[in-house]
Amino acid sequence: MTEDLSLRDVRLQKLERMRELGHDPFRIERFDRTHTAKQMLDEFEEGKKIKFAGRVHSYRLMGKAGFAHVSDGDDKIQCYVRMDQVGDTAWELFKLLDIGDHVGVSGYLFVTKTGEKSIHVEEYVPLTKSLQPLPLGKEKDGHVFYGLADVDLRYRHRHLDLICNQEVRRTLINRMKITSAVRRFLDRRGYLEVETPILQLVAGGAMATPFVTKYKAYDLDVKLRISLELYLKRIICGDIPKVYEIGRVFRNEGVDNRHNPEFTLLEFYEAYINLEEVMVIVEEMFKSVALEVFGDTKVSVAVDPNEEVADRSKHDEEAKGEPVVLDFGKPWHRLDLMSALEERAGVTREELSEYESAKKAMERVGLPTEKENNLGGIIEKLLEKFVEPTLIEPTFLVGYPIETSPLAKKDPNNPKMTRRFEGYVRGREVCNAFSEINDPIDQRERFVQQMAQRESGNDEAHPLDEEFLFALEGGMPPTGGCGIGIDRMAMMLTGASHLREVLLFPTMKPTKPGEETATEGAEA
RNA sequence: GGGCCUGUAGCUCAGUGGUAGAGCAUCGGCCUUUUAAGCCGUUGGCCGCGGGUUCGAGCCCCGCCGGGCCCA
Repeated sequence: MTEDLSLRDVRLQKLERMRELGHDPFRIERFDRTHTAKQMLDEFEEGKKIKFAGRVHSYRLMGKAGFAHVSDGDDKIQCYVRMDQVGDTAWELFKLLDIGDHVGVSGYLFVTKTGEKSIHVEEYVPLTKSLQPLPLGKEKDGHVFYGLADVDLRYRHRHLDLICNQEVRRTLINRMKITSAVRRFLDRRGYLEVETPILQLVAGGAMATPFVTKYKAYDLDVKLRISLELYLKRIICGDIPKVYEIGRVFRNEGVDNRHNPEFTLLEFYEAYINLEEVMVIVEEMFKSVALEVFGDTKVSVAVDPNEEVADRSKHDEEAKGEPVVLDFGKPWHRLDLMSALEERAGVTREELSEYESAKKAMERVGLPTEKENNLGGIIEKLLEKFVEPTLIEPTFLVGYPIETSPLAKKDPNNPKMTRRFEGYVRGREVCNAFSEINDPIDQRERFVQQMAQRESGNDEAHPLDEEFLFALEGGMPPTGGCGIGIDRMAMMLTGASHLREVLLFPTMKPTKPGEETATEGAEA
């Protein structure tokens, strides 16, 4: 932005002046710190000698002395600098300070007249000159001038968001800790973390539209993976009985408050366990992660009344718009999908046993039916509309229709249904698990049915993967598997209401065609 | 794709048809314990872009481009 140039130019001039004074901040490589800001404040000891470094958040110059608040990211502490203490050169350098610069100080702790724990600076060293103004929030007469409120700018320039907004910083740090706690949970249980190809000839394991790119060397179209499933099961076929992967998957679809085109998926597979055991693992994982990251299994979240649709008002009238406490220390609710539909969508089990009657029922409850060409699709729509929004507390919904579950074992009691569950929290899907098909004949039939759907125009139908079938034919043990959206999980555990709040760099529309990020003030 | 809201100084925002504003930030002064300090002065705008209505548009109308929320 051209408007920035003058501000930036001023700072460049200050940098030049610093160099004239014999101090080029960019030549410094290291600075020894003895304490963090938090340590100094918590374990305050008058007169204690310390060394500290951080970013300047505020700056008040008063003739021959001055104050600055310096933050190490987690906390900040006030520094008091006097000309007669630090010497003429350092004082000149201090006068060239801007908010946003990094500085190092040594000195001793003291309490100011007004009672603030501070550092009395004896040596002052500029460590970095910030050339861009920092939109730090400011408070004046009770009015808060929030530094960085523009949502778009916050996501595009996340580093500014991390510097200026403590809440954002906490949420994102917690999200990273959640990922790492998930790893520890699975590692502790003897799972092996693996890595599988991101570029795939057949993007399977889910029903979604992939991104397409090219292998130059083979002159081949390849797709970015939409799930981790098929490769992980091939590893199970290779007799590694407990595996997981945490990685990015890519779906070429819409962007909204619960979808990002690329997101972090965890999938774990374990041989010889059934669906019920997978549920317990999910419960224990959420509990363990919540305890490890937050020291508590309870999360208080505001349930947005706008999220409520249809029947939610009937079920949780009293909870509408009120904060809800989710307890991941308790077992999740278990709910049969068909029963839930009968109860909450106003349709009967019998109606949902055939395509034609299901379509009529769907019309009756007021949903458009033009695009529905199979029973499973109708069931999923009803579920989405009438059941999902009511699942606020952690709930497993069990038993999904066969048409939309091409990788899950058939339910021995009902050939139209599968051994599959999804976990929901705050009306959002957080996990999806199957008793995995290990019958290669059944699996091939399912793929063939999916190909038929693809023929009839469903681009998201599951593709047929011969290599995967070949692996199944080698013999896969009975296996339970589960996929968990780590970003969604982080939303649930941090109480965030938008997926973007738990992604460091959410996908954004470029500001100009062909431009990925704005590089303001840069001279190319 | 539809509805509602939104785009004004570096940041946060006011400004409902009549000379573009405030706070903070910037810059220049004064100030050796301040509380995002204070005082004096200063700088800074294609009011998102393009058309239209009008004597006159930041404001009204149309289109486009961003962004947000909701719905599909």
